[in-house]
Amino acid sequence: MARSGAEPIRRAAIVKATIQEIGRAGSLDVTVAQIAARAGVSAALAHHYFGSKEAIFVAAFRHVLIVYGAEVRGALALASTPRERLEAVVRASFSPSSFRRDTISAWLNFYVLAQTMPEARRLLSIYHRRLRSNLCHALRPLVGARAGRVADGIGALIDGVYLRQALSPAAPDRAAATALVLDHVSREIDA
Amino acid sequence: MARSGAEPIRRAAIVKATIQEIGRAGSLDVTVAQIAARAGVSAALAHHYFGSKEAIFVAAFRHVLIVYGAEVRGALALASTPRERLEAVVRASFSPSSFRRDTISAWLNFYVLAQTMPEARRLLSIYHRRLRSNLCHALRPLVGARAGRVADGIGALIDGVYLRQALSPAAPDRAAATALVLDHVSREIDA
DNA sequence: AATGATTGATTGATGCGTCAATCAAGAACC
DNA sequence: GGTTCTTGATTGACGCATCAATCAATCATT
Repeated sequence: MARSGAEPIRRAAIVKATIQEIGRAGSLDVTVAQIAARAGVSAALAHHYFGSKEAIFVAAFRHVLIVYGAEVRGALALASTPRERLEAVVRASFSPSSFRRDTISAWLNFYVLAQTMPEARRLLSIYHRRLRSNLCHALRPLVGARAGRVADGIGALIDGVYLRQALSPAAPDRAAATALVLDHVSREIDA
Repeated sequence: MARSGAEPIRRAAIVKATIQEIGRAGSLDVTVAQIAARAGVSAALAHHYFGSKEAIFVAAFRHVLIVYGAEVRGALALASTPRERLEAVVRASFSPSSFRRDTISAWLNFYVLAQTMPEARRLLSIYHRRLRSNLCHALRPLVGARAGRVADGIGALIDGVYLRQALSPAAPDRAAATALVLDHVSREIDA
């Protein structure tokens, strides 16, 4: 079965399998063989398309960021007031496509990966800057010069909720997570 | 007996070396040989005392929790009002003995370990329960029934600050971290 | 036939855990 | 006070398993 144009399908399957496998294992201790098996291909093919295990991880990470970025952009497009923009960013952070068991576990492990792999760190830094920029933009009209500090608090809180969800045996509760962060936001801007 | 009483010294050295080595590597991908070398002993001796690599990790984790627990207890002993107790818990979380580069990195990696190792998960759950209990006890007189939710927010924020510090190339800034969390606390209880 | 897709087999490296052997500091005994 | 016995401390070497990466061969499509 050497269908022409299989490459993008295979790549996508391998990326998806990587996230699922990291989620299942709860760590980066997954073999290329396991990833490939879940994607329905051989380990050799994974190497053929990505070149190395590191590259597979980076591609998976990038995919998570792309999905999240799209979610944020979509939500922001519907917001008109600063307050709505704030809500949009927070809600996007806990959207069904991102706040999922395997993706949450992958996030946590990408934080670890970022400590070792410059490319992973770079990607994570980009995410941080984007988030901070989005939050600051929405916060400036509401809290003025405090925007920077408030954005840092919101960012840390979102990350913390993710971290704790990774440990919890319970299924992710989007509503509760969103409410917790939005409550914090309210208190920061209403005072 | 040869060099009577070497065991506790060796155990402590190996535990300390484990934390440092995890901090250096930024991941759990450290070999027993590396840990042992840093501790100034052979890999075989580490196995002799701990039995397995997993057990070494657990001992290191337990040590981090013990140090942190002592810090909290010490700070709480000096506090008399609920407000002071809150501050004590937060300040202890960012005390110099816990909010250090290698320990922060170890924390992050223990979160990952907890996803795989039941014993690590158990220890982390104990820490979470203790923190929540301490916070709730101090919060109840201040915010009544909201104590539980407020404690969850503070806990997530502390974890988030740790997570972000793990990624930051800058040296840990205790003052800034403490201020950020205490500011959040103020807004939660003053409203 | 040519080209891309795909894989099984292989390899080289790495690391955990084990084991037999050695070392050194006391204890027991004369 | 010296000799021998005992026992914990300590290690080097190695077996065994695992895994990333490579390669040559096969298969399907055009």
